[in-house]
Amino acid sequence: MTDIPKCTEHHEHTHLVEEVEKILPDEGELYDLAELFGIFGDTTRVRILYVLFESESCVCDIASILGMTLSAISHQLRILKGARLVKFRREGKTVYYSLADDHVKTILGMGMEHIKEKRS
Amino acid sequence: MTDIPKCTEHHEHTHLVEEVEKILPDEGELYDLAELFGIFGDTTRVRILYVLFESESCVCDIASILGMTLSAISHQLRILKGARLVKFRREGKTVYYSLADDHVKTILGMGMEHIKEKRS
DNA sequence: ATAACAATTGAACAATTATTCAAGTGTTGT
DNA sequence: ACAACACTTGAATAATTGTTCAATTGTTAT
Repeated sequence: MTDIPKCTEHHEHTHLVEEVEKILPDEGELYDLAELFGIFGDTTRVRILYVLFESESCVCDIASILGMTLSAISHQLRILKGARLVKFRREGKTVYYSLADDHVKTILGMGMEHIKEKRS
Repeated sequence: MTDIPKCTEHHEHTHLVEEVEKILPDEGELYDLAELFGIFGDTTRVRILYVLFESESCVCDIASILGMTLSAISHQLRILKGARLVKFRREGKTVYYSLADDHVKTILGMGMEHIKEKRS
C-alpha cells in the first residue's frame, strides 16, 4: 500500500509548497506544454520538421524523401498543424506545408545542444 | 495498397533530397533528440522539474508536493536521470535531486513561450 | 461525367508508456 | 540483530500512440 508520503521529519514543507505553487504553471498550461514537447518526441515528426527547414514541401515530397507513406505523413502533419508548428497552403491538387515560425528551429536547436553535450 | 509515393510530375526532388540529407541529423542523433523531447512530454516529469527549479528536493518531498506516490516519482526520476536532466546526491537515508544544468530551464522556457503565443 | 492524382480520415493493430502494487535495497538508530 | 524509514525496482495493467489499410474528399483535365 504505497501512499502519498509526508516525510516524517524534516523540511520546510509548507514553505517549499508555497514557493512551488507560485511558479508551477496551472493545469492547462502544464498540459499544453507537455503536449507540445510530446510532439517533438517522435522521430518522424522531427524528420518532417527538418525537411521543412530546407524548404516548403508538399506531402508527397515529404513522404518520398523520408521513404514513408502519404498516409503516415499526413497523420503526423495533422498533429504538427494542431500545435501550430506548421502552416499550409493549397495550390491545385497539392498542399504545401512550411514552418509556422522560428520557434521550431530554436526549440530543436536547444535540444540538439543538450544531447551533443551529454554525449561526450 | 498505400505505397511510398513518387510524385508523378513536379519537383526538384533530387535537389531537395540532397539538401535535406545535408542538414538531417543521423539516425542516432535523431533518436536521442526525439527521446529528449519525449521526456518533457509528460506532465508529471514537467511538474517535477518545476519543483526542482525552486530547490533541491528529496523524493519524498517531491511526491508530497505533487500529491503522488514515492514509487511513481522515483520511476520518473530514473528517466530524468537517464537523460541527465537531473542529478542527485545521497545524504543518509534521503536522496536529494536537483537540476543538472540550465538547459532544462531554457528548453521549458522556449516551450512556454510558444504555447502562450499560440493561445491568444 | 469520368478518370486520375494529391491528400485526408477513421478504424484496427502493434508497440510504447505511466502508474500501481509488492517486494527489494540501503542507511540509521536502538 | 532488528525495526524503521527513504528510496528503488520489476511485473502487471490500463491508456496512449504510430503506422497501415481502406475508403473518402478535393482538385484538375479530358
